[in-house]
Amino acid sequence: MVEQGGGASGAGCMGCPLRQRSEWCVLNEEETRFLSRHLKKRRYRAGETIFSAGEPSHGVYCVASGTAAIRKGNAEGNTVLLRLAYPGDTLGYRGLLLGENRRYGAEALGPSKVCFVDRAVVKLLLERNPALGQQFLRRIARDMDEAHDHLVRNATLSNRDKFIHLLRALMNRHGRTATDGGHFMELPLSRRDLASMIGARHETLSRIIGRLEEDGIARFSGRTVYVARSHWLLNDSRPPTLLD
Amino acid sequence: MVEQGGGASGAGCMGCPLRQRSEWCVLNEEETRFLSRHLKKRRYRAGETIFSAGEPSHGVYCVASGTAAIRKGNAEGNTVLLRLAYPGDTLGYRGLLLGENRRYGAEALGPSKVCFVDRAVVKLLLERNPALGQQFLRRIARDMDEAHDHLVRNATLSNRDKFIHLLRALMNRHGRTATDGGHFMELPLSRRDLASMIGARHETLSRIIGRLEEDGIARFSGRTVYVARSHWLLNDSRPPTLLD
DNA sequence: CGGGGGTTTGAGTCCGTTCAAAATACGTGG
DNA sequence: CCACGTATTTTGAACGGACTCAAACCCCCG
Repeated sequence: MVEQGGGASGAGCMGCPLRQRSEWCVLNEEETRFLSRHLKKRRYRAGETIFSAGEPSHGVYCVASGTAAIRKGNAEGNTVLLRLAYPGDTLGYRGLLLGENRRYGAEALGPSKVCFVDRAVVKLLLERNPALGQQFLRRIARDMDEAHDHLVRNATLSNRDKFIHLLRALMNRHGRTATDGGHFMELPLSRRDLASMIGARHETLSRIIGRLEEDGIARFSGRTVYVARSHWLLNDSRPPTLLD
Repeated sequence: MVEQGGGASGAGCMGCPLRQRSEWCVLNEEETRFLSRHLKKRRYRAGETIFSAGEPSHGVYCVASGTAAIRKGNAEGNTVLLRLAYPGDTLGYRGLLLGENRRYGAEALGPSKVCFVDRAVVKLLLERNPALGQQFLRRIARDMDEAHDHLVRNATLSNRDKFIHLLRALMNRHGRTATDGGHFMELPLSRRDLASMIGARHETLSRIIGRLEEDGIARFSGRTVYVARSHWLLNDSRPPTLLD
């Protein structure tokens, strides 16, 4: 019931619990049915690419389940993990708006389901319902703020502090509170990717993690992280910042 | 004729040569007159602040002449120069869209004229002319791309290369071609600000500049820079990238 | 059991920072 | 127009962080 899309079953986006949290929440019943009929839902396996930098923008992608990674490279071939996308997030609206080729790529981090909405469908809905445009405007404005925060952090923080910030952001999404009040989570990313998110080499990140353990800030074992309650709310700026 | 706004003279935005290059170009004659009647134009002296981080968003600002600097700080009080704004650029639409307080500040770098458009006026025009919303959508999408490019550069380039990139971007705006095919410009920023744009200390920038002179890449004298023709198109990624 | 990717660790080097002081440019008032 | 005080810029020396290159390690999968 949650998952369904292009074809067989009847609920479609209507029954999608994500609708409330996504840009599409402003569509009325009829529009939602229209969207439902015209989107294509696809499963992705871990590591599969959803779209790649350089290819033309044929539409937008809406994450239904799982986690997606947004990657962007520079001329020298270096690649950076810009951000993560979660269920409810709509990807690739920029290329569509500007009518340009994709400037970054997206890939599934684990088994995921992602809906594709064709350019024509988006265009039609945008014309029919101006509130949808407003939604995207608000969404992109938020993304913009996040990107700017990210820029400021990168310019002012040490790699260690950047990583702590990243940990906290990830914990907000992927973490659970332990019975003792500490927090733990399963990291959705490899160390390599974690490193690229803070603009450091993976060796450097490895050492940072080592230091964090020495200092008793956190414990790492494979992809599981544990942070003691006492080390959670201190140590960084106040608000438990969101992902970026 | 070019400059005028809230009051006395007649041309207003109608005659503004920037109208073609700004988001407001989609307004028809009547709408432009309306805009013209309701905006407040103000002169700013070098260093004067246009708006500051933390204050409520009462409207947007449109640069009519001069150059404005967008500054953003973090919790620790460090401040970063995010980007520059030039005639035709509209500032502060984000806070307005999201109904939030300003998350960054803007200040005039030299004597400038900036028009203020009240929130109510923007809202009215947005409702009357949906194309205006489209314009802002495209504009913010571009800003987004720039911000992401900036992020990737910061994560992958050395300070030296970041500065070279910045130099080239500034040269595109402020530079002139010399008779010998070289390029020169008057830097619009202090070294301190230049340093903050690439996330480095001003001492570091000073040394980078020194090395650039040693290597014969460029010559610096006060705020004037000269780059020889032979060193212009090489040395960096291909496209003479734009400001960000 | 043998890859192969991801991760850790090590040694050496370079880059960038910090702190401090000198030098230069700049604006103001005399 | 010059003198002075202030802010910016440059330079120096020492330190520390982060990078490179390289090797060892580990874990998962075939």
